Amino acid sequence: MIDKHYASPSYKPLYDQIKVLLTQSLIGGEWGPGDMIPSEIDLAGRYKVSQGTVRKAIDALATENILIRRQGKGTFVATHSAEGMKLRFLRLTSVDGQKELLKNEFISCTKGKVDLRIGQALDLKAGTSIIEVKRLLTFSGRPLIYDHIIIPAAPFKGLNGHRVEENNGSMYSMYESEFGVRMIRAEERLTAVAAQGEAAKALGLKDREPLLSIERVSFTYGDKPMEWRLGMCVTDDHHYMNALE
Amino acid sequence: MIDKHYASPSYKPLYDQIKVLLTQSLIGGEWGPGDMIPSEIDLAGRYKVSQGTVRKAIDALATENILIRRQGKGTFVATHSAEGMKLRFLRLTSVDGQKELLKNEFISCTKGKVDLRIGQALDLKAGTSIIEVKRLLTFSGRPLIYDHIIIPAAPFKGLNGHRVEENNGSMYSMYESEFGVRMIRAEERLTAVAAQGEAAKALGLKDREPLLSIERVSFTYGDKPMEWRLGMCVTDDHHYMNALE
DNA sequence: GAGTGGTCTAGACCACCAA
DNA sequence: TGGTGGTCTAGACCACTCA
Repeated sequence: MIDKHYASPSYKPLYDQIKVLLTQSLIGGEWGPGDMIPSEIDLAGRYKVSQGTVRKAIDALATENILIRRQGKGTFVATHSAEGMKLRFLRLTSVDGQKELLKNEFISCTKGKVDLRIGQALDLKAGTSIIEVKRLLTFSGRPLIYDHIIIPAAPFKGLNGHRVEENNGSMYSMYESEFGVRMIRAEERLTAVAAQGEAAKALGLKDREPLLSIERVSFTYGDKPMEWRLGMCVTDDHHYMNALE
Repeated sequence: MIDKHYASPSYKPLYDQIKVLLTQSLIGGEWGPGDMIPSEIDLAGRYKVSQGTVRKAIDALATENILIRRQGKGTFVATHSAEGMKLRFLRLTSVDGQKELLKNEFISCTKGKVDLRIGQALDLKAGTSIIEVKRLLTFSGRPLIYDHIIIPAAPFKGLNGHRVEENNGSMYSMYESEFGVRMIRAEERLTAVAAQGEAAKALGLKDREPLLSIERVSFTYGDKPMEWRLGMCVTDDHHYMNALE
């Protein structure tokens, strides 16, 4: 039940509590990706608070890109399938500003056990079953990124190479539409490394060429890590763009 | 004058107009870095709007890190001199999470003319006078970043190597305190490159070692570019961390 | 025209801080 | 104790979308 409990030692604003309730409805699947959620007035009625309070909760979720507001239409659950959202986490941009034209070349999809390091990143016990996907992203015919993707097997039961190829490289929208797993944020760690091994070969590079290494962990609702990914990027005519605010 | 002019073709919310007015007071120097600005009630009176509208304008500036709210105290102009703000734009983190312990080794400070490429980035005509600073940042004794910094000479008249050294490497807080120029945001472009020339030498690397190249343009009020910077970073035991939301 | 989000107001009260 | 920001409400009205 909603409770203001001012002056309580564990005081939490009402809108934060509403935010939690909304998030629970998202986790529980009451509203799926792309769905419209009830209007602010309806929600205010449901939770017995004013519209302004619901508004502030929705505002917070909207700035986290979990909900999308559209004036005159309603408020919707964000989805990676929507146009413009497919490359939301891709910061790599060609020098002339292009961000599209990426093509996906599937390499492999295998099952295995997680090792210690990635197990820590994904919060899995060592030895847990995982799925590994390897692929090459090309930009106008030239190899650009060699991706190594690791996800826990359990939530993605039934995923295989065929389905990866079908979805044409958009992993996040596949996670959503086929497994109901929605990624809401990610953390990346970048380093410069020398090309070697599989990656160098797939990218058509000599050994020791510099590569941008991007290690990414993606999180679903509740800040639960669900995907580990290592991208090796050729940055001859692409930049990793980042805005600092 | 404040004007709601609903239904006008160029409708702009009141709080946006207040935000512009606040920004103008910041540019004009009515409130300098670290100063407390008038209370919400005072500002509401000054602009003849309600407190809630002023609030929303301040909220926007606060999320842009231009103002800082402190409950019970007041609202303050953000400053890079404040503790915890000195490394606001530094995304490089040691593998064990450390972010401090950086030491600054001044290399040179010279005057020159801007070239075409950097002139474009800084919105300067080719040939405009500039100041160039080079320095080496070290982390627990090991060279970490070789920085090449370029700023237009005009707004920073009187800047020299001595003053750079005095400020112990905190360029942004020096810009603020000595020249009244406050950086509010920045854009970075990252690539992986092979070490060579001056940078390789300063960092104590052999030729062809991979380096993380970070090109940064920093902007002051009104989105005016005021500093170009190229950092060459050794990422053996440091990562460039980035959160995607 | 009906329904949605977006803006603006006025007022009450709470939490935090300093003197 | 008084001043500051922070929360919450209730209500009016505007802007946008779609049928």
